[in-house]
Amino acid sequence: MLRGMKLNTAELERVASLFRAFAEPTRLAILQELKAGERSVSEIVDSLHTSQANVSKQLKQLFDAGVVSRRKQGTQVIYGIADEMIFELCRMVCEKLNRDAVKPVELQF
Amino acid sequence: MLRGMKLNTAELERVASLFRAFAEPTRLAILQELKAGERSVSEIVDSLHTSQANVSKQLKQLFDAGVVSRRKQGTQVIYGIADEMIFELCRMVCEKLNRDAVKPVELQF
DNA sequence: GTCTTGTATTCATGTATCGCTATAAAGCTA
DNA sequence: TAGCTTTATAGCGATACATGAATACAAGAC
Repeated sequence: MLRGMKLNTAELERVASLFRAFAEPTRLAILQELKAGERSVSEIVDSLHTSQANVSKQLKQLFDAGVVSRRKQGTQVIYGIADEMIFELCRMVCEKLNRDAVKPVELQF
Repeated sequence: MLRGMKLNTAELERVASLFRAFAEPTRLAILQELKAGERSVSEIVDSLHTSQANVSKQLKQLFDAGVVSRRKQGTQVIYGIADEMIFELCRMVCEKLNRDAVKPVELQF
C-alpha cells in the first residue's frame, strides 16, 4: 500500500479494534501482570480485584486481539505476552500523558 | 516513578482513556484527514460519511484527550494534530496487524 | 437590527461492554 | 466411578457510547 493512502472503513475498524484491547483498565492490569512473565488464570485473579469470570473474559479479548498467547498445562491455562510491541505502545502513551500532565506524575508501564 | 512499578487503578484508567481515543473508526478517520493538515469541522464532515453533530462530538473527545488542537477562525473552528506521536502509535498498530495477517494487507496509517 | 453560515449541545435510541452470579466443561486424583 | 480444581461460558443488570435529528449558540454578512 502506498504511502499516504487512506485506510477504508473496514481497515480502520481493525485498527480501532486493536486499540480497543488496551482501552480498559482491567485488561491493562492483566498485561502489567504478564509483563513479569507467564501467569495462569488463577494467579492473575489473585493479583487483581475482580472475579475469575471477568479475568477469563478479558483474557479472551486479549487473545482474540493477538495480544496474549495461551497454552494449556493440565487443568491450568497459562497466558503470556504474544507481542512485546504492546509495551512499546504503553510506553509511548505514558510518555504523552507525562508530557501533558501539569503535575509531573511519571507514569511508566 | 521507578522502573518496574505497577500503575494503580487511577493511572491505568488514564492510560486506558488515551487508548480509547483511538478505539473508534470515526475518530481514526478524522485523524487520517488531519494528517494532511489542519481542517475545519465542515471540511471534515464533507470528507466523512457521518453527521456534523457526530464529527463535532468525536472532535471534542479527541481534544479532551489532548490528541488534536483547536483554534477559532471567524465562525469556523480549525482542528489539527496536537501531537505527532499519534501517527507513531498508529504505525505500530498497523505493523502488528500486518504481521498477524494471513493475507498480506499492508495497512499503513 | 436580521439573515445566514458554522459549530456545539441536547435529546432519544440502539448497541456494546463491564462486571457479577451461576453453571458448564475439562482435566486431575482418589 | 465420584469428587475436586481450574477455566470458560451463559445470562443478567447497569453503564457507556456511537449516531442522528433537532436545537442552541456564535460570528460574520447585509
